Amino acid sequence: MRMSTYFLPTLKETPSEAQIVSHRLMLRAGMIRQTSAGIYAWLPLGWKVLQKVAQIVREEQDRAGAQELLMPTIQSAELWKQSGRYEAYGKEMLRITDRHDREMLFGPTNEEMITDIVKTFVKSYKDLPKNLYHIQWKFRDEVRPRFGVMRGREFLMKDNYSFDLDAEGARLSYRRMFLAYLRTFARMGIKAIPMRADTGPIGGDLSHEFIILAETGESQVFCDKQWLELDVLADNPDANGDLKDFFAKYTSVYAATEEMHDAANCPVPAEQLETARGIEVGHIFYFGTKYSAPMGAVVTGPDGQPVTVEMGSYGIGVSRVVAALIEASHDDAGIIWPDQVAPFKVALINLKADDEACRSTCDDLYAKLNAAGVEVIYDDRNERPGAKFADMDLIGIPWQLTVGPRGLKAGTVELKRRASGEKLELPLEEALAKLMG
RNA sequence: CGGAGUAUAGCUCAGCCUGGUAGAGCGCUGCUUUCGGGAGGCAGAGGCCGGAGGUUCGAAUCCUCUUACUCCGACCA
Repeated sequence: MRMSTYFLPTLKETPSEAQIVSHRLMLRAGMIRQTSAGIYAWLPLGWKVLQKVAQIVREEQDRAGAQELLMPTIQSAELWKQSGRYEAYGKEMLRITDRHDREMLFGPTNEEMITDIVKTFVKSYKDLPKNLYHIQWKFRDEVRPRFGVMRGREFLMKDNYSFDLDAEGARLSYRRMFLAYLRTFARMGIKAIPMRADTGPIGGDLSHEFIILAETGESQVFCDKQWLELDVLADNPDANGDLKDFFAKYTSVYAATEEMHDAANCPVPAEQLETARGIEVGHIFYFGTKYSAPMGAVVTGPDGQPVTVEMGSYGIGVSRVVAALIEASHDDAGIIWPDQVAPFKVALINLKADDEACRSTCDDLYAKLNAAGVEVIYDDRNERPGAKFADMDLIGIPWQLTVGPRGLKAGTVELKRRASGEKLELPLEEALAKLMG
């Protein structure tokens, strides 16, 4: 992508409404534009990152055996009356009326809808288990939206729902999702720690919140320092097994949110306890027949008798993850994207756009990187070097490849690693090989 | 939902107290400078001062209402 044509409205100054660093940087980096309180347009750069995050979520869901579908944003109130949540949900639910005066709503979640779909088609125990997910916009009419997309009213969420014949099966589904979540966040280059959670209005007896540690997190969390060492990708447990050992291992290491933490009875000695701020990016629940029973999601069991299906639901705040990633990875100059979710891998900077040697070298590098499938954003604008460096630091591209007249005379270009600030003067071919490797 | 604020140029803000026909910096356009971490110079475009009503000879400024947004709290799958 050439910056001369890219829609990337970066800001030098910080808009006054932004309080936390991710919100400030997302606005300054031209990722989002607020259109109403808690509602945002995702501009090209932000949308690109959002899709990268969603894609990792998707791959890990698929890997864990979940199947993607897509349910609508607008739902009928009828389903919610069946589950009893139409009244229970309160003002957070955005209720709307269509031209025929039918009661509709903008979905805050999809338990009712998915249960309705599944019960229509799933009639036999042979059809189970099933695990279905979608990545869709949700709306919750928060009284007080804040912190940009971290706590917006409209947000992108991956939510999935497991359906099993019995509690044992449902618990296996839960463990599979537990693993999928650990893998998902690990692949994004961040540490998300599962913490035993209050099951709240959803009910059920098995629930974990996945928390990313970041200084600006909304809540206080406590965990055993061992967590910082655990690496689920290295452990790589067998996803087709029963996952009991794995689950036991990862739930035995202490981790608790403020509400669940009891300082007086904490099993972890003080010197081994990490106290930090955390951002909730995922939440998983096993809740049995809470929805299947009132909505009649019943299958015929092996003995010919009806069985109410056991359910769980699992959410990841995809748009919130984008903000959380920034909270967890930035510096004074701007965002530092982990490689896996970076909107581009390489920032190609032409320091002197009207210099023929610089221009032809950059055009050539750009073509070669593109041909090799490397995502590159090419600053071919006629701007001053300082402005170019500042923009690239701000938008956090992992590698900056700088081409200037001074280096070209010596046959070298500069390769900078955004995260460490480390700079290398390399012969052109060597830099190219490093980026393509 | 309680409390507190803000609304003036694309952005950050001044002007309001003490009414007299709208300002700065950044950004934007053109020229210049030939430029390795948001440089400098010259010229320029851009605002019915959130909206409605009122007071007044005259309102960005004073009064009333209204809308939007922000902050603190409560709330928060």
